[in-house]
Amino acid sequence: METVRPTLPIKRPLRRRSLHAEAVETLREMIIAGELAPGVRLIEAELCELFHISRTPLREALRVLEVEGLVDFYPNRGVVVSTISAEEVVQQFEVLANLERVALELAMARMSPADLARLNRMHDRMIDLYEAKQRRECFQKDFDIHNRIVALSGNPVLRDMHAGLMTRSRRVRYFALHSKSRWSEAMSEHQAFMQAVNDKDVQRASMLMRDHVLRTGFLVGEFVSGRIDASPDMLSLADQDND
Amino acid sequence: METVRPTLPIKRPLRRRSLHAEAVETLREMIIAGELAPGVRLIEAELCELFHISRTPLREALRVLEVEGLVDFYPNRGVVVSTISAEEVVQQFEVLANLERVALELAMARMSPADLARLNRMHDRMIDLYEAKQRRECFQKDFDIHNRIVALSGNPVLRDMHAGLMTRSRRVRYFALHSKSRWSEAMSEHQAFMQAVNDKDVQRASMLMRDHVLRTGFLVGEFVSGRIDASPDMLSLADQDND
DNA sequence: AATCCATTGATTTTCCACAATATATTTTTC
DNA sequence: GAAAAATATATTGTGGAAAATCAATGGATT
Repeated sequence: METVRPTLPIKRPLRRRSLHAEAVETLREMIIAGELAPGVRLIEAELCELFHISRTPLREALRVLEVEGLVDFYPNRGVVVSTISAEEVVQQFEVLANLERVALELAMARMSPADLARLNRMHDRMIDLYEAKQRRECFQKDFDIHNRIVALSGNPVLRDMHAGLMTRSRRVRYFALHSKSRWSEAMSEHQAFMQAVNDKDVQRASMLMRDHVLRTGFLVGEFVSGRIDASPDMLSLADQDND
Repeated sequence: METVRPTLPIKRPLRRRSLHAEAVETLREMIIAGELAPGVRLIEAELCELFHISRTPLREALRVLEVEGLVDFYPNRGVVVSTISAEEVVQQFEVLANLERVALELAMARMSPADLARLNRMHDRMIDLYEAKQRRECFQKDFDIHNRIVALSGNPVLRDMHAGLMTRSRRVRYFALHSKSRWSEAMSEHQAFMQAVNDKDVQRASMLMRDHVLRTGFLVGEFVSGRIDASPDMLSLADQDND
């Protein structure tokens, strides 16, 4: 008989997700990447044209992004990509810093020795990348380590909350704190809290983590408010070779 | 030479809100109050009929509630009021507890003597209500105190995040922890951290706050998971006179 | 009896066209 | 030149219709 046995009714729909979900994802990426800059008006008809969808799913998508804080609705006047004030950046990072502090506390109480070993490997790899001046990869590894620690907290609610805040702040994050001096400083801070983690000093590790993120937030805030402009030692992720 | 004019000036907020915003608010209240119980299917046509609005704004409202975690979409099958597992309740309260812990730390660093005096008055008032056995008013004051502390943190991002989590957990909150013994225990915990606040002992106060909320969460979780059923000393807010 | 399969029915999801409303811009009028 | 009116642009809301999807049904087959 036939060898084809549809024992697993895997659904393979032509359209993986709903149109609105795709629109949300695409728009979110465009906003985070800066392709849609803060303040840019999003005109319904244009976006419908762009995505080849009608107004109903587009409108749902925009409402989702509104709740996520990426766009603002001005009643009867339209929707624009939300702008972030320096004040709000600092507030976001203050929360972010404390979420990661708590995440590290929980992670240290809950993670297995294998988890810790893996975290150390990630850290060592990041330091290697730093010393090899692989900026982009090092930046990505830094990002991964923070997310990993949040995941190790074992609390999905905390993880989602952290991810949401990261999404909102990632836009401005790229612009700032890429000076050579800050980069080196950040590496030292990572070294410090990883030392405390391995020493099982929860108090110290969580405080170092909080202050590390707070300092990042302070600098991003300064940058956004214009008190820091492109200094001579400012780095760019864009002008680097990719390999 | 055109003058620089704000392209999107702030308009009077007194204007009638959009239909979708009203639907969001009404549905949210209905869900939190338990009028729409977890698991209940929300049928588009029925809700359109109920609110006398068309599908477009209703759909936007449901998407907002989805992001807020109050309803779940089942693709092509409909939307239901989200259910909360005991596990998720515990996770929510773990985050809630730590948010309030951080809020108290920040509040103690930032609030004025007048703020502290007012907080003490709120606390004293709550104790009075407890001793007068005014359960509902005491419960409300407890709620107010927690929110007040979060507001005193001076961080709107933290406040919004806390408010969002409270919305999601308020549904189950009403069901649980109304035993007389827990009520008395909670009052003691409030006494304890307020003492630490007045002693300017940030470390102790924030820990007591965290543990207070954690304990509440633990009990709510036990209740939701069915390990606690209506015990003899269980109180009800419903069977109390309103005045 | 159990499994498969096509049909059916209900509901969601999407598209579309139109009306109503509000705001921005331009033109007219004084 | 300034105020008022007219026009244009875009949002907001409505509701009918089509397409898509899944659950349920019931008959046919094994």
